[in-house]
Amino acid sequence: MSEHLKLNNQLCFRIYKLNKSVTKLYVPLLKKLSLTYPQYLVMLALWEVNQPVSIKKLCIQLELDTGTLSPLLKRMEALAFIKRVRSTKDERLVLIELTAKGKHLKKEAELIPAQLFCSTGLTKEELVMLQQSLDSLLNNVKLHS
Amino acid sequence: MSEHLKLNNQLCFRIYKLNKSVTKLYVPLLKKLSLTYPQYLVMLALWEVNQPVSIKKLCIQLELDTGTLSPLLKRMEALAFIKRVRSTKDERLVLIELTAKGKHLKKEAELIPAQLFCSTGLTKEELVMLQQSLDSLLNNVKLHS
DNA sequence: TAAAATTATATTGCGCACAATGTAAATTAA
DNA sequence: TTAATTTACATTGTGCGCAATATAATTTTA
Repeated sequence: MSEHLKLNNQLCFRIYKLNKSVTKLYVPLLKKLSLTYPQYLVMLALWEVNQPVSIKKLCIQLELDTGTLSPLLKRMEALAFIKRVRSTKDERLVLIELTAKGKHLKKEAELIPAQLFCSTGLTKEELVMLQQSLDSLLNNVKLHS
Repeated sequence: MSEHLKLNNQLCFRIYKLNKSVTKLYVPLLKKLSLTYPQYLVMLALWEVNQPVSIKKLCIQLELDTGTLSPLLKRMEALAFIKRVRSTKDERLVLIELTAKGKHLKKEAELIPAQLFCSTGLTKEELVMLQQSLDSLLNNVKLHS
């Protein structure tokens, strides 16, 4: 059998497994915050901008489409982490803003990145280099899609 | 705002985006074979062993659980790529085997890896090094989970 | 300004992905 | 050998992730 189709030679399979494994590291930590992993990504985006953002902008930043984010944000609103407010300037826009509860959650989340970094077993230099490799690969992949 | 919680500093977010982007490269290629991406992984596993395999072994190799694989394999059987056969030696086991249609599909799939490699923009040496980096990271992550 | 095109969001449908639960067969222990 | 445990698989329920479609608001064009 040629090497090309062997499962363990596929870069995609490594990335696929790595993504699942890394996500699983987050689950027990995020459970304490009552967040799922994609919801955590939304919270990171919101904490960072610190002002209302349209769903459209979140879609772009998170590289998710409205079919994913729209129901996800509804669940997050039901959990009272965010509010969904129709923009008055442009009635097409729904602006997402943090509630007080959502803002307070940031304190607890600040413990997470260090724990994750530890689990990678990487040095800071190795982490930076890997980030660059992945960025470069991501750019190439997007060029071809 | 501290750097630690910024979305674009998260290794996990890069891996998350990369996984989605790489998967999307496969979709148009796999559509010609009437396969989804996880179904393609199953086919890779089956082509490689070239004999009936239990669902349990597929679960281990693909790092998926029965809740994912069981319905996925049913869909693949409905597409006539595989057959599900109850083992006579151990009646708990369901063995998955390729149909003639499933075996023939390998020919068409052999064109895929080279196309994907091209889309990565990597040299063979870079690919090997990245695979090693990801394997190492995956091992570390698994140690901590 | 009225019609056409675009934009932002929501919804539907399908396929993962996984935790939790159920069940039948096989193994182990008593 | 019967009872308890383990193993393999299936099912249920929930949450993504995305293609396809629908709708209302805005912008562009004629």
